[in-house]
Amino acid sequence: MSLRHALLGLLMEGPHTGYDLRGRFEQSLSRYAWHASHSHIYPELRKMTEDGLIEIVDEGARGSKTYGLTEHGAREFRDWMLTPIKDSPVRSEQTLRLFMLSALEVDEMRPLLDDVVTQAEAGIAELDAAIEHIDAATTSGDKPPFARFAAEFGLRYRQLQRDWALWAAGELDRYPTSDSDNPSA
Amino acid sequence: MSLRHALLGLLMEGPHTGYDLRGRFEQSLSRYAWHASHSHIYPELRKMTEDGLIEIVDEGARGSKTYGLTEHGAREFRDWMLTPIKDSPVRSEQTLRLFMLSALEVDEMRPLLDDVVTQAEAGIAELDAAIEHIDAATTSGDKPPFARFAAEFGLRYRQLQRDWALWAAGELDRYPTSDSDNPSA
DNA sequence: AAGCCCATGTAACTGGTTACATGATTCT
DNA sequence: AGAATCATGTAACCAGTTACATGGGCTT
Repeated sequence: MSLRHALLGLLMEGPHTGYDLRGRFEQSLSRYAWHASHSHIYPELRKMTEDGLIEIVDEGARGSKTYGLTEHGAREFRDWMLTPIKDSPVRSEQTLRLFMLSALEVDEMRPLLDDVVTQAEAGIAELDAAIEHIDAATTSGDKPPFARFAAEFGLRYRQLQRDWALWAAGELDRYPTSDSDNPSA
Repeated sequence: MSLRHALLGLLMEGPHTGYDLRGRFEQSLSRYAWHASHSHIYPELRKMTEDGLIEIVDEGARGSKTYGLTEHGAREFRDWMLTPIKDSPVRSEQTLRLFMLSALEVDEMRPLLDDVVTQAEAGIAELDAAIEHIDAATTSGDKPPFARFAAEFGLRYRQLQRDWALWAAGELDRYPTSDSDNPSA
């Protein structure tokens, strides 16, 4: 039921349209925390309305519907957040591949590790820009800038990917490659 | 089709029983890369056999079946590994919660961050022990110790969780809590 | 008026979970 | 004999994807 709780969480800060919520997923949630597509979000919003967790507070142009939390929904969200979970199952195809590296020949691993570094660095650049933007818009107020928290997590994760791949590539260098005893250059 | 490829990857190092494969998931894959339970693994192995990706190479005690890769399966695995993916969707309930922190009151966040630190530190201790074990068993041979690669990734991920939570808690300290203007101590 | 983005939805399918079910072997 | 672990499976259900489908409103 994580999609449901993710939607409740987004609505905690105020009413949003379905389209809006979908955008939130695309921008940040889908990348690091929880992926969802519109064809899953819209039906879920309908079910949540039926279950009394949210309600339509406005209907705008182009058939847009603005959803807001009901009291029940807000309570459900807080209950979920405050209930500890042991170890939640993770699914990341990228990480799975890293774990499966050993099934390749040593020579084939290097380009894959290089790809990880390249992609991670692109992500780092993107997040650096985002963080700069957030920091510039932040006036020292009474609430912390939470978008900054998520961005920081994303940044550190990308750095981890990069650093791990560089470390792994370094480890590979300590072992002979298939043509190291027959250097052609 | 990631479960399928995860199973192929595990079988790349040699034949295994279903029970054995399931154990591999429980130990490491499920925690950091890809979760799967036995009730999903067994039917998938049957389908993969039907599709000619793997085959039963032995049947042992207690009805156990040992599966091995076919040539087709090995090719399929390599194709999958060597085909680049752009950004694969991620799903982690734990990370989702971190992203949803802002929907709580500042005072409620701190215990959650403390939990993250505690759990991450338990994971670090576990992985430290695992790595020591791997290193002790490693004789400088011709192939790198790949279990070490996965363990290193897990370790760094746990450290990231801990460090981020500590950083976030520090950020919270810079903002007034609901009773900071009325200190009871 | 053409093209783009806004905005929502459905249908058929595949992926994955939870609970149920069974029996063999080993250890104490 | 009883408990734990090995070992595999099925059935009903829920979660999520892919492809299809539609139309309103805004900009040039």
